[in-house]
Amino acid sequence: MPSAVEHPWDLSPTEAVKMQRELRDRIVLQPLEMPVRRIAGADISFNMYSDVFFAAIVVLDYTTLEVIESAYFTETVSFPYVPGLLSFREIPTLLKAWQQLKEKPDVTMVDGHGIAHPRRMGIATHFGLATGSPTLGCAKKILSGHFTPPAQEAGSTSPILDKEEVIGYALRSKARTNPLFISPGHLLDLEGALAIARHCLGKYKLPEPTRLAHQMVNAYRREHGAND
DNA sequence: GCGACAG
DNA sequence: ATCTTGTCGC
Repeated sequence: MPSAVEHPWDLSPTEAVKMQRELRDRIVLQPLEMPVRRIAGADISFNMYSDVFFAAIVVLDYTTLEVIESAYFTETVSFPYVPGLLSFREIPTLLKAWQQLKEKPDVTMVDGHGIAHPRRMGIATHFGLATGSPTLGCAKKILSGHFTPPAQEAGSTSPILDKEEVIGYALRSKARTNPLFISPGHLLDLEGALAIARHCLGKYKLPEPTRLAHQMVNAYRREHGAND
């Protein structure tokens, strides 16, 4: 098992940017070695204007895309939302849910970007480094880089470019919907991330891991901290 | 200097 | 991110 990177999380935004520059050198982008048996979806939910977070990690069978197990955790967070520093706000809670899983997944799809980030340190990449496991990012909006809209047909893609470098793909998961933005996080490469995202598409716009994690974390929030 | 800006 | 049913359009 690859080494998980350990570091303090109680940082100021300025210190967080410095930390990202240090962590960047530890990113490993390579083809997945082993075939995927289980894939997880990771997501955070909270009530508007509240700092009480709810995290969920949902593990699915890669072949059937059916839920095998899920873990949850809730706590109050203090790091502010700053575009580019999302991982410092959401990962601590996600890690506490992750620790409760009986069996870790082979790869995890995180809500947000992987290397399609100004410093290549999106939440999916950071989560991969923190757990020492393969990850990819699936975001609904672009954060950095440029792309030309994919063709209208479902399954079409176009590269997300930062200068000359390809940092991810815009994927039209369904016809007549805005594209999703897929990028590798850690211990995975560009093509592998795209192949996995496509494999996980079902009847909806969002890939099953992300869609189910979002649905289940919202159910968890509503039956627990109903209010704040 | 100005606009953009994941969740 | 979150509040929310039906409704208009491709």
